Amino acid sequence: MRKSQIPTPIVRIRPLDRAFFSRDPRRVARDLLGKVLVRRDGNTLAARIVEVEAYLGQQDPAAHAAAGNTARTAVLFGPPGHAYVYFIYGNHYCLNVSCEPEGRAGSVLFRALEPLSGVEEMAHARGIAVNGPRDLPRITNGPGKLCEAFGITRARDNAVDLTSAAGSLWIGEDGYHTRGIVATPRIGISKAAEKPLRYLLDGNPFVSRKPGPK
DNA sequence: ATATCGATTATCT
DNA sequence: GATAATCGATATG
Repeated sequence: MRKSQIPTPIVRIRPLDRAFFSRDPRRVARDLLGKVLVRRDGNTLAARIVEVEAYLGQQDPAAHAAAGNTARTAVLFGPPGHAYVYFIYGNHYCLNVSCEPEGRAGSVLFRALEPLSGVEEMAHARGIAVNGPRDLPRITNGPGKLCEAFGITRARDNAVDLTSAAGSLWIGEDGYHTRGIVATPRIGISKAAEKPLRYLLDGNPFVSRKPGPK
């Protein structure tokens, strides 16, 4: 016997296809807002993408790809829709998805997520206590934080195909429609720091930082 | 509320 | 040898 007459909503999440990522990273970045990052292993973790940055490949001084196709950046030059995971400041991992056709090295950095399911597991992975809703954003409101919440490391996830729901980490869409998108300069870079290539959902409380004053 | 700083290592010059 | 697509802690207004 069900407790409620209201049926449990079945939210079907289907993976994005490779063509989605085989485009200019600025287009991919905007279109990724509102999509869902999914981790399936023992648990299922899911979180909505609310903030990203575009990196424009070899010609973008702020991009890792500016150093060329090296052991570190090879995934960026490979086929679209794959995870580029790098380690930074001796402490944190960050997640990108490769964009554009093979040979071009554009990518999108994941900067903040809104947790949808597996909140307990994410908070545990982060080593933080969640009491009220006030604490939720701190689980995934930064590129290093979201990787920690999802257990993303270079050893485990670099180069994996993010278009395959058969894998443990992938990107899907659930029919969610975004309202407003804001563009600002990218965070934490010293080169090409003025370009407005950071995109976020307007007013979303799960972003890493509110947009600057005008 | 904003500012500054230390941690800690892969990668590049 | 210097730097880095960060974070959390501490200090101060």
